[in-house]
Amino acid sequence: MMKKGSVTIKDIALELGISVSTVSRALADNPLVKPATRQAVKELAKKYNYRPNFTALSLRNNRTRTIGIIIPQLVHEFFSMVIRGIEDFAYSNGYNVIISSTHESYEREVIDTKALINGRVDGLLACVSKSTTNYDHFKEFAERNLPLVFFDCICDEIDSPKVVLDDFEAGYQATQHLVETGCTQIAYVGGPINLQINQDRFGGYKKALNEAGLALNESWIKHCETGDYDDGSESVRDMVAARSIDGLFAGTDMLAIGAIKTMKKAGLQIPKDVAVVGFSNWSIGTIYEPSLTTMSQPGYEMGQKAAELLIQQIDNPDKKLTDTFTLHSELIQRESTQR
Amino acid sequence: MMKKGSVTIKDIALELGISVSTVSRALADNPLVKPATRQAVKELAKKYNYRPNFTALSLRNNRTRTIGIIIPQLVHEFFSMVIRGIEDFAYSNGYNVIISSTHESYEREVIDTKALINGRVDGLLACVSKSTTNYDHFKEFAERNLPLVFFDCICDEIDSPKVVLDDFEAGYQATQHLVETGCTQIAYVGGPINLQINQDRFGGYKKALNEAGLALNESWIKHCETGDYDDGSESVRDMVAARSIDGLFAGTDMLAIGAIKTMKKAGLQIPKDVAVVGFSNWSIGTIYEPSLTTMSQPGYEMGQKAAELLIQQIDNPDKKLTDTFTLHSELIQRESTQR
DNA sequence: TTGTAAGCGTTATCAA
DNA sequence: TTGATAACGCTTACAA
Repeated sequence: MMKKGSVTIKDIALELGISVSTVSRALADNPLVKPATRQAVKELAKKYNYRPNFTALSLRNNRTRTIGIIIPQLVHEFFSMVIRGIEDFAYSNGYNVIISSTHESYEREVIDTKALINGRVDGLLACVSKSTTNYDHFKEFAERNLPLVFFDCICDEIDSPKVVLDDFEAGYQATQHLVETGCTQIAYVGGPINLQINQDRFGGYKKALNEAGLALNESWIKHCETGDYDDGSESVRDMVAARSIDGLFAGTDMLAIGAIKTMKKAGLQIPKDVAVVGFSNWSIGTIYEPSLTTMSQPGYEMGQKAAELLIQQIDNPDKKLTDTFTLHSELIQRESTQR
Repeated sequence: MMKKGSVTIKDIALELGISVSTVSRALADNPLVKPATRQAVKELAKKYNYRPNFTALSLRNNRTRTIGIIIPQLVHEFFSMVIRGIEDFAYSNGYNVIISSTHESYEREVIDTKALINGRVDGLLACVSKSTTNYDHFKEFAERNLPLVFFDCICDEIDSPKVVLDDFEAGYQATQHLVETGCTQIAYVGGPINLQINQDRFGGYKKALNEAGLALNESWIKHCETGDYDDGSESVRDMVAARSIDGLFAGTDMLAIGAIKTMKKAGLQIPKDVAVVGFSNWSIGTIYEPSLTTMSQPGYEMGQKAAELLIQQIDNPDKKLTDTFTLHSELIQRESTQR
């Protein structure tokens, strides 16, 4: 039983001895209603704290004014900024938001996505999880002409608008910064290479090495499964033992910090012996010692843009958008590359 | 426009030349339906990927099978675990979840709460924000007999079930551990003292000092506005300058780490000169150097219990629950108190 | 075994 | 200026 105490327009109509349509019109400030009637209705509505039933409204209007978000993680500063950007844009355009966190699980992603196919939301913003390789659930969404926009980790197989970071450029900039810092033996440690974002960051790294005339050394390249702290500290063990590198580009800040911990333990000094650049500009990077040079990720802007594209599509279903919007990253210099 | 491509039972009925009620019954596996009919319906439903309209179902059943969560922050390891606990319990009981993050803003909390009063959710789980002092929005919720359960930061004025941590006990344990470590001049740095949780942690601190026969020194006590890193580093400046303390109980891990940074900068060694205990067991506490002794916060359990109480109330609206469930914290010893 | 019709709460169309 | 009615998609008495 949902709401015992809830008042409907029927109740108000009954008490006032008028019809529900008049009540409805009065509440909508329809100029046709007699001022006295309108006032009486509004007073009673206020007295009873009347609120229009959301479900009935949705059914009537065939729209929920709600957008869904499928996102792999919540405790993640970048995603959190994306969510804020989405929320701010959505709220100021009269939309609500439902967030589903998939915890990077494909199964959860499928369940959550399908749970939103049934008219619960007017459209969907999605960032695919690390473990996703099959996109049928998103295709089903798109096939029903439900507006869908991807952000960050996108699905290329589906023809919908996308908002991404130029990860290639960012990877290139990060590595180039290490080159400029004087590094000549630069390692790469990144997240799951099945993700396009990681392929791009890695691609930028290779391009920068290439341009600088530096050789690519396979033993200095690690693609980790998660991109977290433990992966980071594990990934550089061999390189550290071999004392072979003098620079490191890490695909996430947590990888960077994990790696730094291992290097510090082995007696290496950061940035003197090894300069390190992370990725994402997490706040821990300002707190950690040494503070971490990193690439910014404009999450708020990404969220705003994605929400804008989605709401555009919802409000204008005929004009199909399929563009990809690209945002850019900036280098944030801190101690870990200050020589 | 919500879903152009969406199929309704009407469409199926039309195509099969039968009535909607038969379709509805067939899909519900009603044994009255002739097997052949049932099969035909199911096949067509499958072919068209039919999904029952969520909104229509909600309106019909007067329940949404959705519970709302009002939570101050998302990027917060404790809250994130709470959410997981809630989600797991809710999902396995056939409920969905809507999360509203208030970003510790009272205004946002009011808006978000009121947006859920209108039949969008069958019940609400709430943790009040730091800036909230007026509880009318929650009262309105409760007055409509909408099930409501508070967790962590609760509202005493409202007669609904609550799930809390024994913050008093935890503050006591943390401080006692410092006493046992040999500290005699123990400072307290905590979050906003208008919150009950902080009053309790502070209360536990005072009790432990008292029992140990240690004096309370007003200049060693700071109630911060936010409880974040910057507050932490600011809060201990005077004490550090005076070289007056040898122990610190911080009400959050971020406060602890901010304080440690200031102390380290001033040349103090942790834990040798000052032993530090934090609160919440955030993962940064394992990464930071020195690793941080802290009090655990069983967020997952809290979320599960809160969801359980809420769903109990939803399924059984007559039996009013008003109990408070108390969970307990445990000391996690790490380097910052290892002498 | 199936169909008709009412109802969930709301708004819009038509009549009065 | 107001009221009766249909409709959104679904389920369920009640009838047939």
